[in-house]
Amino acid sequence: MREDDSNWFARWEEELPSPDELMPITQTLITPDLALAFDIRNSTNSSAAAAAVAAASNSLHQNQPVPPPPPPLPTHNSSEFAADSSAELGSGTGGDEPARTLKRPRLVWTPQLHKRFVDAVAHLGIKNAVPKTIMQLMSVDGLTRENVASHLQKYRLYLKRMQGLSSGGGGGGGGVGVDAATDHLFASSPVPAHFLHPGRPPNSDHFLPFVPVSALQHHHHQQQMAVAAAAAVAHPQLQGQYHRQMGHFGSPPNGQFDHPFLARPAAQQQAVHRMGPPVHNAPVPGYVEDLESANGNAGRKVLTLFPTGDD
DNA sequence: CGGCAAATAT
DNA sequence: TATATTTGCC
Repeated sequence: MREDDSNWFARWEEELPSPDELMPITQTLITPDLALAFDIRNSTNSSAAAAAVAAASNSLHQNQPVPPPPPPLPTHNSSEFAADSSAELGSGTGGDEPARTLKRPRLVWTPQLHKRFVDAVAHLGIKNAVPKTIMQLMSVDGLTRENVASHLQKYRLYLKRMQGLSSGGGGGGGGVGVDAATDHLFASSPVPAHFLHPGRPPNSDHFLPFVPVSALQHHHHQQQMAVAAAAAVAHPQLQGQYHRQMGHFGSPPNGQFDHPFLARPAAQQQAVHRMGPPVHNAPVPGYVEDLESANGNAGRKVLTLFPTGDD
């Protein structure tokens, strides 16, 4: 019995399709042209773009020019981030400026993404943890205030829920016992202690492991995806992981996560900013998270997130 | 802009 | 169906 159990898993891994197997498939399904135009989002394909982006950004390194680290806690940060350097791509097929009236696909909050979110909130502090600030701090391309806002809402509920349970005590002791379906996503990311009680700051307002990275990769719009798609093709191994992020992440109570992919929708807008004053070309460094062992994470290396974006 | 409730998609 | 995410309103 035990042998079977142990073997089934081992076999499972071996039974997995080899990169070569998947590669052709991707090529067949996602052609360069398609990748360029890729706004394809029927249901489970948007992940392709996401994974692709992740893969592409995967090439980021750990630079540390000690740039503008974590913002102290300004009354209102007017730090407008804009990584807009290269303007158009002007690649052959011209006339591509989507993202204008297109609707974005559902944003998939992956553990990594959420981690970033939590980190941002932690750095900002509950008081400054407002959607806009968080969004800016996250510097995630494609992320909108609405996305953060809605997620923040849920996040708060999750925290509140946790507080209620923590008081009751029930069973077992350890601190981790709340695993509601919704909690799973949140549970994947460590929650700063002081988050639960705003009236008791430990000592520092922030202690985030934020790792500012040089803006080494600032793709833009569809070009971004093109690169991403290419990366995806180059890394078929990832394909096996991103092909299903619609429902939820399959992670055991204390297993490990493996879905460092963010759903990257089409570009948003780069020409006109609503209230954004002349954004300076500040190569705002994106923040990458390091390998962190969340509760339950054991020796599982997480992929780094990626780039920053502009607004 | 920020928060909350409802609607919708998966 | 339930959950996640989006959208609208205040």
